[in-house]
Amino acid sequence: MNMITAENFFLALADPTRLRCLLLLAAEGELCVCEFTHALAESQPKISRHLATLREAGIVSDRREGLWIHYRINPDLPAWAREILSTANRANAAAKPFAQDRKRLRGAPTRPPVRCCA
Amino acid sequence: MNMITAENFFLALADPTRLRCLLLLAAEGELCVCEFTHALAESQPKISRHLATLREAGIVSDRREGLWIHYRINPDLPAWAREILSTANRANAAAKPFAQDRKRLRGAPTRPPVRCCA
DNA sequence: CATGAATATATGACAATACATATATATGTT
DNA sequence: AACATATATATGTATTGTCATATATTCATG
Repeated sequence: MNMITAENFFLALADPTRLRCLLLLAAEGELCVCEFTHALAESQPKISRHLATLREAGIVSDRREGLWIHYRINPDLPAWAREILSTANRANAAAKPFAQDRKRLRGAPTRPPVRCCA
Repeated sequence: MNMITAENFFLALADPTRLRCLLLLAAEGELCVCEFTHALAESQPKISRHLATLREAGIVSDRREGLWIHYRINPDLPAWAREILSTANRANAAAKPFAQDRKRLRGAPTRPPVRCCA
């Protein structure tokens, strides 16, 4: 809601789980909570907590569609912040946790079209 | 020393004091500790501690010159990380704490050439 | 159409840990 | 000795993760 500051922005990126969620979003566009839990192989409450933090910070926005809730990078995020996210994603896509996250996302139940969860 | 990871990088940026130091460095190039303390108007141990954190993370490097120690953004920092720092600096240079930091830096004792400290 | 089960997500409470700050003191250089 | 910088310790505070439970939506069934 309120203008995002550099301080708040970088504070939000300072947690491994949140960073993984954001780079996954930067790479994939839009994901629902259960896709995050599959991709990161973390507990649902943990994912939900961190997504809430990102939402409250104004960095992601959510959209309900039936049972599940899709998160994406907030379209109203200032250009510099979006730029930083995509720079970070481009440069680290092949690196340690992030590549595996995307791989697990693909390997999960039935990913692309319907039935997002198991 | 060891390759910088996205996780460690963003962890280092997550503190207001460290972020101010880094954006000041991104704007000014090289500064000694007492210049930081003037510019940020923070205690010397506080500045020193945060600069040590940044040094240990490999984000800044230091250079001794007589009594004082100059810090700059580590030239060996990966390109993506330097890019993020300058993006953050460009976009936030006019914003709340950062503009004042640069102003105080200018207003300090005798800034540019010799006698870096009071 | 009311009810209840099943699914997806959120949240409250708690314990454990990590972090930042202040004060005091140490180190190293001239 | 004087100056610039670094570090140690203690302490308060914030963040994180987990477990259990709550909310919300859909669907099936009587």
